[in-house]
Amino acid sequence: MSAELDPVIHPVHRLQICALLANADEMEFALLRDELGVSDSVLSKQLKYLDDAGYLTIRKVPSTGRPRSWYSLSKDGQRAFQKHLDALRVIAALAT
Amino acid sequence: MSAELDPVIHPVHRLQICALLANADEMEFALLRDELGVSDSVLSKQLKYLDDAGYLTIRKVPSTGRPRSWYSLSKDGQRAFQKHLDALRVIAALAT
DNA sequence: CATTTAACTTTCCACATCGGAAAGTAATAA
DNA sequence: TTATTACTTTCCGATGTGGAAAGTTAAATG
Repeated sequence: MSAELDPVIHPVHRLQICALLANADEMEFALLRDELGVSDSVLSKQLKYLDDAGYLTIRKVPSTGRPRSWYSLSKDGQRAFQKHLDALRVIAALAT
Repeated sequence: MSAELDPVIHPVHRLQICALLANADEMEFALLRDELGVSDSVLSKQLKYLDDAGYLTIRKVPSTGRPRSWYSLSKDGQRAFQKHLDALRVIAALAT
């Protein structure tokens, strides 16, 4: 029935990250962290999880101190997220 | 942003159970188990989790051997599931 | 070159959850 | 009393969780 729900995306924080990035193109660490309301370490770990799956593109921009990272969904990430949404729609019988 | 995703409902198997019950009114154990493709013990535990949250109504019907249980969403369960779907729609910007 | 600062990242920890196998329980029938 | 059916609970190892604290890294500054 739902072999399609993506376990990389489904957990709440990662779903939120993907949703934010899908709507925003690019976001930086601090904003993501504040939107999710989690600690640095938690966000970092979830971003790594998504990145390891190949779902992120990270652009580093020079800044005061260490460069800042801007996060966005990679092509794969976008595809996976759309597929996940499709699966949610099927499962939940959500109207498209 | 999404204080609304219900942790009782969100995990995949429980989401599937709720979705099935929301569409079917009433289902029995064996069918739920087969639809989810999980073992008896897994289904039993997830049903208990939902029941403990007050999200289920269980109707026992006499049958060969032990009575069979028919599972459905309680009023609370229906409300919670709808709220969860609303939250998903917001998060994912799913069209309603 | 050493130090500071900013921006993460990793480690550590204790705890929650996961799924499946196996064992247990309950209700009825034979 | 035993068998059958329908779950339920226990056991298990594996995985995931979040947050605090410690570590790393890149660039700027003294």
